[in-house]
Amino acid sequence: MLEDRTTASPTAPTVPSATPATHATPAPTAATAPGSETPWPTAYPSGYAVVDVETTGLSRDDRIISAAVYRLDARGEVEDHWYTLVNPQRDPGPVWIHGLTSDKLADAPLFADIAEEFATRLADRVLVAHNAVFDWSMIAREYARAERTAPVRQRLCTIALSKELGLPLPNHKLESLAAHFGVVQRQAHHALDDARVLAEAFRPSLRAAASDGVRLPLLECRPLTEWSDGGARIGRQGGPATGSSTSSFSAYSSYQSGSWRPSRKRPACPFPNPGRWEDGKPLKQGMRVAFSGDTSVDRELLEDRAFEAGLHIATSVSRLTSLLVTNDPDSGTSKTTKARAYGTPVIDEAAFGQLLQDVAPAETPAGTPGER
DNA sequence: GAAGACAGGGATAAGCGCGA
DNA sequence: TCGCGCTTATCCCTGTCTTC
Repeated sequence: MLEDRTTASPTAPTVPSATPATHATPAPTAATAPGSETPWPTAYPSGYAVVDVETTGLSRDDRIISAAVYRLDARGEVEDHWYTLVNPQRDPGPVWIHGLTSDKLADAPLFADIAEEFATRLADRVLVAHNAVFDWSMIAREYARAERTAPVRQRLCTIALSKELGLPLPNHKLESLAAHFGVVQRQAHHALDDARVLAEAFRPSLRAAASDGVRLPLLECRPLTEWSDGGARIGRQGGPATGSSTSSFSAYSSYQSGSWRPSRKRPACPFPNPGRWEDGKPLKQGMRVAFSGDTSVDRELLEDRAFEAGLHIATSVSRLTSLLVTNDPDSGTSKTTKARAYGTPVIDEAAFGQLLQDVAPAETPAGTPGER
């Protein structure tokens, strides 16, 4: 259904009028898949689900009101697409943006009603979205409300991919990415058209990445239930092996139970800094850990887990920083740049998660077991 | 217009070493 | 002990960027 940007587009998709009914349309089969002669990295995913959702707002308690999915094969060719409205059971939010009024959504299915079909569209594919952390968060929360789990294990943000490719964009808005690849937006902020535009822009991006040998910025997606339970799980296991039950730790642990919490200050780490982390060795309590860039687990929860394990959360990198955690060490952020300058060890989120499971106790002076 | 996340930069505080 | 200078961490504000 996607137009080939190299040709006229008499078959360009018609953005459907808002209708409560969901629909799925198989894509025409390409006689010769363009780019099929290109050697393809074997490590690349076998399929993608390009997703766009419209929501009642941007907050954690906002709801999805429409969703669209373009399923693509390994090389970015469209297999089919799907679109649905969703009744959010509340006011639709910024109608002047998405145009979906309460009347239009009144007869739409609830998210729980479309969760199964949505899951079918997402299953066993990498979720692709523009500013993917936003779409993924919304989707994950909807599934959590429906007491289900979204069948998504990895996501790919097209903003991150365009940065990896070094595309000469004036900014990283979807419209700029579309314009770069000559993709015409017909109805911005309509989930189906935005997903179509993104799918069209993603295909050449994917091919460019494949031909240039660029790694794809894939991030792990964890169900909301795991996000909520993770920090507490570490605490229940005893977390820091010794001396971890300081008053601040206890107060903090009890405070952080539950799924979503407001932002707040974290108590100071009670352990001295044992120095830098060394490859092949465990983390030690008191190590100063800094984070940079997007993470698959909610950043605050990731920091909570580190704190509960007895690590110090640093907001910047210095010579004393024990470790920098980032999924994109080549991102060029101030933290990664400083870490490189200081020779600070850098690991990715997955490796950090492994290390968190076995944090060595702090080396406290004799007779002063980590109490404050 | 609002929300959220991130980064950068300036101001400030704290820690440390050194010398008087 | 005190003052000084340096380094580092932290806080706060601002700007950027995305989304709706």
